[in-house]
Amino acid sequence: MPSTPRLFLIDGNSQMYRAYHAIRALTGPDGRSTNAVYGFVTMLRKLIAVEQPELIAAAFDLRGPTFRHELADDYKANRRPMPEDLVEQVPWVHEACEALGVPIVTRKGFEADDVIGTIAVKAAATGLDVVMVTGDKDFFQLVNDQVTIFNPRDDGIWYDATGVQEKFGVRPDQVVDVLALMGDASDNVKGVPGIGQKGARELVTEHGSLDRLLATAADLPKKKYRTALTDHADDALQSRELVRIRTDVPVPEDTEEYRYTGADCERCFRLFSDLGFKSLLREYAPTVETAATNYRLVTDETELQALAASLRAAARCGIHVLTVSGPPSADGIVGLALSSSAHTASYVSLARNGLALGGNLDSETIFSTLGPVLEDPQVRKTGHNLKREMLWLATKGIELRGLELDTMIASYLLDATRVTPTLETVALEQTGYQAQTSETVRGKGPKAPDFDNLPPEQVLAYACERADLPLQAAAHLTTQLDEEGLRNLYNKFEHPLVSVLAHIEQTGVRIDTDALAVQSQRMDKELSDLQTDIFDLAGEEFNVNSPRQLSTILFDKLALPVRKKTGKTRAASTSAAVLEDLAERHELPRMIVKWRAIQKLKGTYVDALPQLVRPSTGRVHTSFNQAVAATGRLSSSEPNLQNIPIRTAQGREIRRTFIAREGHVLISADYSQIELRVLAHLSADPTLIEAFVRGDDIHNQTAERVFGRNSGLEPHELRRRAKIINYALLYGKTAFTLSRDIGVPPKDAQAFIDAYFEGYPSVRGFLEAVVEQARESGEVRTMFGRRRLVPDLRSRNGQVRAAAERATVNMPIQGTSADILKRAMIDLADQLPPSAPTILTVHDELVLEAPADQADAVATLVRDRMTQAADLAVPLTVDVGIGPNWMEAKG
DNA sequence: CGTCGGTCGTAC
DNA sequence: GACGTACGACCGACGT
Repeated sequence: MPSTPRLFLIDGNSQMYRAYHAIRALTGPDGRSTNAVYGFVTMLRKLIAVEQPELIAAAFDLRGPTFRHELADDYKANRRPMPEDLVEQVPWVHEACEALGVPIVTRKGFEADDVIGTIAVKAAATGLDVVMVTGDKDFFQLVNDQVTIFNPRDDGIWYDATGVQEKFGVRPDQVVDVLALMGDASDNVKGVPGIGQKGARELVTEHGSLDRLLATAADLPKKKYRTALTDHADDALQSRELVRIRTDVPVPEDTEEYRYTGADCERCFRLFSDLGFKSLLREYAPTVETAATNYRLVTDETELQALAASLRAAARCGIHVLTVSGPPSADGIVGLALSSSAHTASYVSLARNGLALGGNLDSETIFSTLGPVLEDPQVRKTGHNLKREMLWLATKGIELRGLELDTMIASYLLDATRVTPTLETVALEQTGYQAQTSETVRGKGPKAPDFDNLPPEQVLAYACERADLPLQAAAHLTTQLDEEGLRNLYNKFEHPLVSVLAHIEQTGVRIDTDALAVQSQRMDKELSDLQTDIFDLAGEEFNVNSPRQLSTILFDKLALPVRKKTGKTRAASTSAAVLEDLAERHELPRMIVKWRAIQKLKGTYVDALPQLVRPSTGRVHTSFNQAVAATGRLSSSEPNLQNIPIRTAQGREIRRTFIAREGHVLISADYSQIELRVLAHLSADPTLIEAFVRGDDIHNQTAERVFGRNSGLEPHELRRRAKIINYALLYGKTAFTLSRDIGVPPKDAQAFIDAYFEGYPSVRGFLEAVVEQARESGEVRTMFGRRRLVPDLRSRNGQVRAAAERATVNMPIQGTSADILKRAMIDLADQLPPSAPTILTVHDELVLEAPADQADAVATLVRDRMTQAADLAVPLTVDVGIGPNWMEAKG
């Protein structure tokens, strides 16, 4: 059933105003306002996507007087002028409209309403259905069988003639009469005094029209209306001409001019980049294929050998290993994509699973031909996340050598504030091309086929792009690293670290799964006993793991006092601190704390770790992520081995299950107070430096300076508090939280902070200088040049700004410490015997696994490399321990 | 049934 | 409102 073609006529001005007010302040890269453009574009895109119009146009007002000003010289006289930051956006809204494929119509001397009215009437006469897109009630007058209104607010509201009757109370042909009587204050349309919307509607409904009403005005029963209408008949008639939308404006006759033929992607791309609409950008970016690519499937051995030869000749290549999802496995490799020049790439598909594939190349042939090239350091490799490629190739016994540039790492160094950049992001930013996503190739959801279930032809372009685009992006990234002073950091730290981390991950760590199973069973018993007691105390059964249900029990049923609200939802907090606090009033909170502790250890570690043992190695292989933490620290995931418990006895039992292989031991080496030493160095505080040079206990030193010699506190408690204060400063802690942590009034806490800065006079100046310098430059750097962008230091929001200041003072300290450990890891990788690899890194600690008889020598080497990793004004000291498991190695 | 925000808790 | 950097388990609301 072919429906009548529809012409959508957009009331540009009203929609622009609405967008301006509906969208919070937004600014583009150059600081100009963009909220109205963004809102307008969003509305228009949604309209086009949902309604799929055959014909579409937008009408806008022009500046300057219209015929209405001739009818009434005070028309719109008291309307406030358009806000300056909206005026600026008008040309951009026009440009966006046209770029999106929506022609603009304006007529001098007329308003957008009249243009729309005229086109609507003409188009309806030619048999089209017309939809006026507006939120303005004046348009009700134009509605009929063929002309409707769509108000795009919320999910959109449609009005036909019946809708108008319901909404406005009269038929569309009576709307002008009602408007004429009631007037319009915002446009300075007088109307008739004393008659509002309700009165106007009643009068017009009763008398049928304004003309008939005026004819019988003298006989009206209500005196108010009778005098108003007889005195102001002329006003009513003039008002009607002002509110009547004209339908005789000179506009193009041919509606074909409004046929929608899609957006001008190039124009949208340029516009949206200028405006900084990043989320919209990718839809309009060209794909690399539009620039003509030569992506080829390698189908026989001759071509394979030709490929190997061409890679050698080029001495460089972009590489991507196409794989199934999940951890690296020898049979999970689906194909290899290699590119030695821009827009050119070859894809080699591995014959697997008996699937009929293009070509008959088996894995052995492929890797015996390409393996030597991949392992040849003379052929320089570029890719996005090269560690990943290394780990997958390693499953085939191939050691990827000659790494040139990792686009993920390079891009992240340029802006470490954001999430790990994907290839799609880097490609778009650096080359302007929109890369295919795994989702577009495979679909999404649990039923989406993995790459090994798709024919090579379907993955060819995807895989080739992922070799080609990094190679293209690399040239741009290299330039930017130079420009931003990040080249040395990349070359000397991050780049060599890629293969160091690959080897650490590949080695993995041995876990005593039997011991964990025993712990799990014991915990089950403890939990079930606890649960019995908890239900008993609560008087009912509930899900102890649900903060919400727990909150009902504690604060409603048991009527315990609410001590704290949660951040986002303002719900009553059930955090450990709150429960500890409530423990003196009721037994239940303490049991919940116990329950949570066991549940946490069991769920996060004891039960999770054995599931992550890789069957092929019998070990756990975490991922160390180089492009996650904004300060330059590494992060660890699947599993996170950087938050294995250590504080509680039960937690330490989990560390005990990290064991060395037969005949080996674990060596743990950790920097002693590295962040405070970095602070001493960076601040050049003489007192702090002297304390470290003398080898004093820094926490006792601080205790003395902050609390004096006669505070009357236990030495142990004194040191504990001083330690909190020492670290508090690194995190920008306030007196409020410090007071809570050490259990003193906020005033005292503030006094301690003041005393701290008195005791270490250069520290305050250093911290202030860091923030000041960062505010000026927009970035903060570590000792080795790693940077973090901190735009929020200039935020008008005090809270946002304060958070940015804390992050700013923390970054050079945390980041420099991270740099130092990275340097030690890189140095060590060259000097450690292959029999004694590093297996873990935890911010200030390295864990190695060494043959028992080499342990002492390795420990000495590690200590040496770690202490020599940076030249600071204070010594770096390293605590080294050796043991059969991680817990005992930490001594 | 999957996604996602919120809360909580572990590490340095 | 109030401590920087992470990861992840679990709940529960929400959408398909």
